[in-house]
Amino acid sequence: MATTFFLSTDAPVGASEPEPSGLVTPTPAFSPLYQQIKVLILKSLQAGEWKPGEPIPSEMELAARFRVSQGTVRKAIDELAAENLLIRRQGKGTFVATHAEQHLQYRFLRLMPDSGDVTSEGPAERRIVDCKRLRAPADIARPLALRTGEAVLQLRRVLAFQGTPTIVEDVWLPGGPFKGLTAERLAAYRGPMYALFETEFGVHMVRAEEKIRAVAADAVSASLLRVAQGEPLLSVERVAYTYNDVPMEVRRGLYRTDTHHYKNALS
Amino acid sequence: MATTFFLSTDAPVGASEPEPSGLVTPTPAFSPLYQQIKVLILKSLQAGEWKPGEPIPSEMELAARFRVSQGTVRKAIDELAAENLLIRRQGKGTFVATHAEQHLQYRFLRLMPDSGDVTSEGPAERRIVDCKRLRAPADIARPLALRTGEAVLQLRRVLAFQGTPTIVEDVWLPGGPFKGLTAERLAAYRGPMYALFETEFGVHMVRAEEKIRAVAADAVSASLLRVAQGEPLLSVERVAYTYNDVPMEVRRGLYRTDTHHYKNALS
DNA sequence: CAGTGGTCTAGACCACACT
DNA sequence: GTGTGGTCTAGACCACTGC
Repeated sequence: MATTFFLSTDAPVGASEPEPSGLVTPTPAFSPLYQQIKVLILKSLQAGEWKPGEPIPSEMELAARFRVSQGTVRKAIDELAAENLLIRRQGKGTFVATHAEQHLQYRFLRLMPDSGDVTSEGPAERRIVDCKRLRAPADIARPLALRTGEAVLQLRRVLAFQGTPTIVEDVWLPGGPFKGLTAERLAAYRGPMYALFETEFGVHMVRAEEKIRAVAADAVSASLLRVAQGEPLLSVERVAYTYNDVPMEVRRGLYRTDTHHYKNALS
Repeated sequence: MATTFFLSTDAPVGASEPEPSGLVTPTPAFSPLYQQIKVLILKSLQAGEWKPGEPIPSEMELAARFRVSQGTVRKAIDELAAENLLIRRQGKGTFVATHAEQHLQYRFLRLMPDSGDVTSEGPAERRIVDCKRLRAPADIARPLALRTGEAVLQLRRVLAFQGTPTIVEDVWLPGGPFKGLTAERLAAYRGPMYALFETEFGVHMVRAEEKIRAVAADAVSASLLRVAQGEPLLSVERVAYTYNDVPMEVRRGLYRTDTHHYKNALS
């Protein structure tokens, strides 16, 4: 493998001169070479040419493929690594980021125990409460870039830490990419949900945006989280995106924050 | 100005050879040259050699000063710019970041109106409720790296958007660096509080960490924010740091989130 | 126009991982 | 040892700003 390159960017067969690439800015806006390379790498990632966890070709190989210097692909990779799409490992290679790895396991979960760190309380116990197929209401369809009424999957689950139910969340997924997802498959899977999305559905979540509010517990949430109705809870509304800012998940979580807090770094 | 360099890093007077710098890794851990340059620039920033808003010397000048190539100082500056300590402006120079600028004005305020953006509701109305000098209780002293009982300033203020009081926050500052801060000076100042800290006290906040919880409004907060007692509010505990991770502020804010939300990006 | 940061190249050498 | 990413250099040229 890895010898059959995709076509559109390959140089003409007889090309021999290491001329500074056949990539040229069309006309209006100036775009540096390394940005164009970045887009090409992104396309390969999106097309699944290299899967999460796998190594991408070495800098030298990519430089040869794109007919640019190593420094130029280096800069492209640097940016992709800064965006957490790629991971560089000195002496080994550059790898496609994945949620299946120990270190990046709960990259998007910002709830921390008030004392101690994440590891101190062990893995969360997960319970799938519900999983059904339905027509997307307008407020779910819009952020998923679907039309109202298109098929979506909705699932609800509860996460407990050391026996205390702490998070209840509803997740909405577009029906197409996630066709075949069931409560059973979710329950059977060991590891983060986003890792399952990668391995079973080829969907890698790259980034997300959250809107956070304080709300009063309604009857259902209160009973699931075993708190009094009206108790303050953290409401976390997330939209998660794959490559190229394609939205792939809407999630609304309610967090108990009596023994945990949402941690955020500003800079 | 800008011809008198600081001493410890200047090369010996008679040096003529452009040898690859006099900076050498002491012994145990390997530290690349550009990291050492980064530390030196950081020291100059901390020492106030260049003030917020001012330009730092050009890459060429710094390269000459440190006896390294332009590419090496470039990489150092790149990292500092990525950390929002410096701002690069093509054709103009590299500048020390400041909270006094329009674009970076409310860099640390993540509360957004549910509809529209920050600019749509105009500037917040600010009201200083209280400002007093007191001995630091243990839970304030610790994060400020002070001893319990040392002098701190505490101030409380209310921020209102379009007439609706939305944020009430208590701020604690170390008494030393902020000696002379009064409610009057705060009230008189136009612009963000962190901009005042820079110009009046030479303290530039570089980063911060926040712990977010949902809490019920107590009597005092409820009346200040004009909500019912027990209403859910977002509690935001912030510790803010200057250069070199020196803590300089503890802040506890209570946010109404009925028309606003706390926005966060995950990646 | 000169000066700034930004891009691109080419080559040398270093640190690290595997085998 | 070989191959990977990481550092450092030197020089050329480009894009942007302001005089």
